[in-house]
Amino acid sequence: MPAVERGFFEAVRRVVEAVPRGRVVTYGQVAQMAGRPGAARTVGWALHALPCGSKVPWHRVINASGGISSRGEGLSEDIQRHLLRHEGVRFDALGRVDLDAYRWDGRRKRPRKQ
DNA sequence: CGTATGACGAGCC
DNA sequence: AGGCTCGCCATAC
Repeated sequence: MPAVERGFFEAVRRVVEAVPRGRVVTYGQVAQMAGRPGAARTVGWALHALPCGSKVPWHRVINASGGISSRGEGLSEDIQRHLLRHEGVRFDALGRVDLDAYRWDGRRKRPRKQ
């Protein structure tokens, strides 16, 4: 890993790459873990700029309401929901994730519930 | 270098 | 609880 931080973009990439399978984090959380509390919106921008074939698990990043943020057009939202469900993440009737159960705090590796 | 943009978030109604 | 407004912030132009 680089000795010096290139930019927020790279910091975000590293944080998201560390999110375990079957867990989720919020944009605001990523911003804080990347060292820029309050830059939640910028996290979304960084993920948007991510190359298509990237190995970064962008789908594990959701909003503070436990929902999938809209991107206007496109199916990426449906894809994201599908990928998460495929990892065992459950959605409620309103299509939202129980953050108390699946939120990754940066330490634990397993969800409290299932 | 100032303005616009966006996969957000907390607060208020 | 759900919807709206305003504030935040790194990039893009």
